[in-house]
Amino acid sequence: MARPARVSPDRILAAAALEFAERGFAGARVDRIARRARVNKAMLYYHFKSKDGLYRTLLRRMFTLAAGRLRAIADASAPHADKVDRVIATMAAFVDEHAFFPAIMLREVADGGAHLDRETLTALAALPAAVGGIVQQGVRARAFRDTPPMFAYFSMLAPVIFYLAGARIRKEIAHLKVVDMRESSTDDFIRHMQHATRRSLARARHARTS
Amino acid sequence: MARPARVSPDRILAAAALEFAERGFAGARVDRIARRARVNKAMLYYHFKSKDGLYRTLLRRMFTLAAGRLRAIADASAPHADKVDRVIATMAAFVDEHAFFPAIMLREVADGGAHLDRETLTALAALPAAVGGIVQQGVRARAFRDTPPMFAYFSMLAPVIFYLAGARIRKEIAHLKVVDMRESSTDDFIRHMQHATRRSLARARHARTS
DNA sequence: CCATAAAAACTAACTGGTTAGTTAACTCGT
DNA sequence: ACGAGTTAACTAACCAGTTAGTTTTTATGG
Repeated sequence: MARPARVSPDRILAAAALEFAERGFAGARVDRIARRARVNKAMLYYHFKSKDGLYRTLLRRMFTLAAGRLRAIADASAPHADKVDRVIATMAAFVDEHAFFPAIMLREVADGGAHLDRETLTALAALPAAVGGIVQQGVRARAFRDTPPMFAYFSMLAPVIFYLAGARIRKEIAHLKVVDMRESSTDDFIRHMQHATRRSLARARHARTS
Repeated sequence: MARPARVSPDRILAAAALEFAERGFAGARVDRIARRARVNKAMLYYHFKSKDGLYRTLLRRMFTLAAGRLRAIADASAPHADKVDRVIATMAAFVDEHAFFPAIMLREVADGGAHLDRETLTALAALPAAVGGIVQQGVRARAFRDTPPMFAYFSMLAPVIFYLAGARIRKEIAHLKVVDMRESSTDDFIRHMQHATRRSLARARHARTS
């Protein structure tokens, strides 16, 4: 017979992810996380030490998982431009699995990592590190024009995160009918970003003397 | 004679901008805003009705001001590609004047406009509307390749907002020395975004049959 | 296999500090 | 004397974290 599975910390983390993504750290309510996870609040403090502890555990997992996938792309052997395509597609797929990711990312950037300890910050840093590495490979191989890796990181992933996090507010705005916010498919947007990034990194067709 | 309007609501708004940008709506403390503005808290409730009222007033102003500048670019006569350059430069300049803008923008996207009323949401919608209009002009004039205006909006401005809002967290990460987060100048990043956006919108040099 | 004790998992109710918002009284220019 | 502007003190609700106690699981020795 199936064990009543006691209280799974994973269920708490899943509930916390939704709450933190929807409301941010300050707006999140521990009671609400506990209720969502159908767990006594004290259990939450039993498994994680505090609201901060829970938050950091969640983020560390999330960042580590995402960075792992990006590093796999970096280590693979494929044309440089294809790797960049994959970075974008991989982030989109990651968000598809973890819908709460972009909102948390946006909030964390907005408050400058205020709730993160050293370890979690290091896990976060692995994201730009992996993407930057891929760009640098391409630059060194002369497949890409000389581009600061961090610039490429921001210009290729910020729109993806922003666009995906913005689904709710775009719907609100579209609802007002004051702007044409016609929703194209997310897939189309991802393809747009892949093309834009390729064109941005591609070496000029006709070499120019600077 | 102009009343010296003893407590200036503007001073409250300025203090609120900092507080909301740093902590978000839920994390912001009314008492702290009052203290920062060197104003009795009750005055804040006298001029604005509530924390929400203050927040919405601030955002409405901000969005309206920014959208006005973008619309001025749309209405000017200049080559389409130059207008796009100006959009990016103008947003960077706007953030330079209103350092709190990007953080608030990120947070507002993250919580799907939860605290915004119809009017404020409309003011926000004017931003993508103005930028989208500029892109559409260029597409119609065959100066740009056919691109959904909202896609162009996100790919040109999300990195700017993200990069500028992220100054604090980048500094934190750089401090860890686990990634090379070497800070190039903001101006360089803006130029990078201008070039990237131009290349992304430019029509292919050699026409292709699709 | 059982008895038992310790450890882990769990709960309901509580606590104390915090926070948005209120109020009643005061100032001062017209 | 009136009303817009201002203040210190107050309040009711909220919320992270605690506690005291119960039940379930696991380890141990006979």
